[in-house]
Amino acid sequence: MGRGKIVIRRIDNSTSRQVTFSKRRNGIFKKAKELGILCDAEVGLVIFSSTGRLYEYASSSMKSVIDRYGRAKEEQQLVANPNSELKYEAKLFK
Amino acid sequence: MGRGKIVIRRIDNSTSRQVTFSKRRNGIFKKAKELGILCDAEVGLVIFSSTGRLYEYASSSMKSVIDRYGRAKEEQQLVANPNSELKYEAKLFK
DNA sequence: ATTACTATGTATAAACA
DNA sequence: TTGTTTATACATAGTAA
Repeated sequence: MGRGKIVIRRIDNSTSRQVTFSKRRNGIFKKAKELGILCDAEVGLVIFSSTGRLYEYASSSMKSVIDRYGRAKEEQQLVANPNSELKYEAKLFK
Repeated sequence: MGRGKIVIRRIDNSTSRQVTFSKRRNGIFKKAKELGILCDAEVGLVIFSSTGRLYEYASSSMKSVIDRYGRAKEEQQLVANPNSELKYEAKLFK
């Protein structure tokens, strides 16, 4: 999206990579905010730059998102493998 | 981006909201992937729809992202409040 | 490291299949 | 509802400051 079409591969030049990172990071954060508002969704976005710096956005709070994520993954586990909800002893004697 | 300009506020009509959610969710996931590749960044994106369904993307793994996030936040704490790295007892007698 | 410009590529709103 | 179409709005690559 710009003066020329680009191929999606790692940008070798570190200055260009940094500039692109800044621009696209702003863009994706904007998109994340819009999605949360327009669609009434809870959104959490974590980005570590190649230099290791953390950037984050959460429509609620990151703690809320991560906690909810953990609970949702547990539920997925239960759906995928219903027996796992039984305690170890219960399974032994099932 | 489309036939008409829109205001960023919750979409009342639930069918429209769902359609917009699908389209924009695809869009933001694509952006997240591109950012990770182009800029050599580690990216984690978690989205809960208004119906509570989880959608996720991580350039590495979500566990890696969340763990790294936790460590980065700890570091931020230490930078913001250097004394907190001292143990409680040490602080008492500082 | 940001910011500005702007031509061009992309995402998507609305409509409809 | 789930996918096309397409006109339009938006994001951004290249560049310079």
